[in-house]
Amino acid sequence: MDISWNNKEPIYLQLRDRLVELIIDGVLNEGDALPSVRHISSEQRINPVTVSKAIQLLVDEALVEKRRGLGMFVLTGAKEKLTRDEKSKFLQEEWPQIAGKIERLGLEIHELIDSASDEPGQNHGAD
Amino acid sequence: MDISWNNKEPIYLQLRDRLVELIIDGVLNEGDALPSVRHISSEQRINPVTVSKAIQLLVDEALVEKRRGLGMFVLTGAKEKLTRDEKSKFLQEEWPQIAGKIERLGLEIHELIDSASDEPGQNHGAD
Amino acid sequence: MDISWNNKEPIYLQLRDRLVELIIDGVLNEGDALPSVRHISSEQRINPVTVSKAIQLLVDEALVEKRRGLGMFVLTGAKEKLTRDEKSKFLQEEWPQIAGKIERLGLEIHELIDSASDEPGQNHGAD
Amino acid sequence: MDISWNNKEPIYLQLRDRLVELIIDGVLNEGDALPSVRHISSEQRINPVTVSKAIQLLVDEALVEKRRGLGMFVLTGAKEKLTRDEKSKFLQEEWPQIAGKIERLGLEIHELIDSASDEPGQNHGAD
DNA sequence: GTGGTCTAGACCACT
DNA sequence: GTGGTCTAGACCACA
Repeated sequence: MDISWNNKEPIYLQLRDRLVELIIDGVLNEGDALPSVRHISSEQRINPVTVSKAIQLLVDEALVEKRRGLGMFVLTGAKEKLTRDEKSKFLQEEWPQIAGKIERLGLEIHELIDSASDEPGQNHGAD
Repeated sequence: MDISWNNKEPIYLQLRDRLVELIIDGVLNEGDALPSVRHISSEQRINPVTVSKAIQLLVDEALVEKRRGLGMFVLTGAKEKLTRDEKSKFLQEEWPQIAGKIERLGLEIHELIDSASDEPGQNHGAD
Repeated sequence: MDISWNNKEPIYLQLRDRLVELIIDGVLNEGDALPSVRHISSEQRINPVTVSKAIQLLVDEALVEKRRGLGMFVLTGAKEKLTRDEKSKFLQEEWPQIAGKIERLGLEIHELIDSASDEPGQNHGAD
Repeated sequence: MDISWNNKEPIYLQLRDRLVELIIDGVLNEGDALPSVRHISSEQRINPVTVSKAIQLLVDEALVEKRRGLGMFVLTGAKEKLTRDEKSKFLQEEWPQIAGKIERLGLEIHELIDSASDEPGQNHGAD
């Protein structure tokens, strides 16, 4: 998990999204322990409070649970729940605006496909 | 230009985007005067300073020029510049991440098309 | 008199400076008539009021006089007065700041001389 | 940093210039945090918004970066960039006009030197 | 009429 | 603690 942050979105939200991706992609499987706050904090050089805030979001979404003294664990069903929720959230909230923008700019499908295939694997971060 | 604002993004950025759309769509042609700060301010019920901030962004992007004592005017070439820049910016910065998300969520093209066609015409604003 | 205006300084001040230069350089001699407000206005495509404002400054400085029905005329002694006044004004108000800036930037005399000799004759206007 | 302001130029531009001088003079080194907006604001008795405006200019010039929640920091290379840019900007834009004026007024070098040495050390501000 | 600057004060999000 | 946004209202310079 190598991350560079953009300055537009709060770090804790960006981190939350990264963790979600790890779950969806199966890097973090259900039942696995999340890296500790301290670990993420030092590895990413961000404030522990910020890390906690991100993880707390996952707890609130019932994707992760705290086991006292052991750490945070991915809940059973998290992956399925995630793909379902993220999917409908994306289709309802984000995609309509994106589609509108694509239309306004007069972008053709082949342009989108070409551009997407240029994508160098994981394209995280960078403003 | 009837606008409702969302609470996530600063008003002046949203307003900047609206003005850009007006130029791209040809409502504001090159050489035209922008509506005056005071006019937009009273029409949209937002502070003049906020309006100025939005317009200043367009000046910084070399899309609009100030003629002292007269107002702000759309520069020649603004429309072309805009469609070109916004297009490449979208393809390079935004689309790769969107494409990645679509892939990760396992979304099919027909789902996207269906969702996009639900879009109620102009979908501006609303928090 | 071919002029392009910058946006930092008011046009009427820039125009006043141009007229002063014309007098110092002897293009406008003492006793000569200034171009009419209407003439300058149409030639430079600026508002007549703006032109009047510039000329009024010259009147206030006792460099120019109005002869009713005839126009504005350069007064006797204007050139001498100008070189004297502009000189001391420059030395007292402008030069100290310029000298300070030159020092701070660590500019050498030969750099200044080289740059100045590049100057393409009259370097008016352009922001 | 004790400052008195002149009334001709906007405060935020004057403040921007002060900060630039602090960087060039090495008072603010690369990597250092700028004094906080609130700090400058209360110390100089000017509105926080005005201070932000000045600092934002430095951000736009890529001299300073924001670290969210932490403050504004001088970027690596800022000092070099500054001396280079300010120097060439001065030589290309300002000096030619100044040189022209010196020539037109028939000023001698010794007059300039005498006048400059009258300058009372730091000649900031004062209307 | 036009835009620009500044203030005072409130509120918000982030670390 | 940090910066950012917004408002309301005043004042100024310019054309």
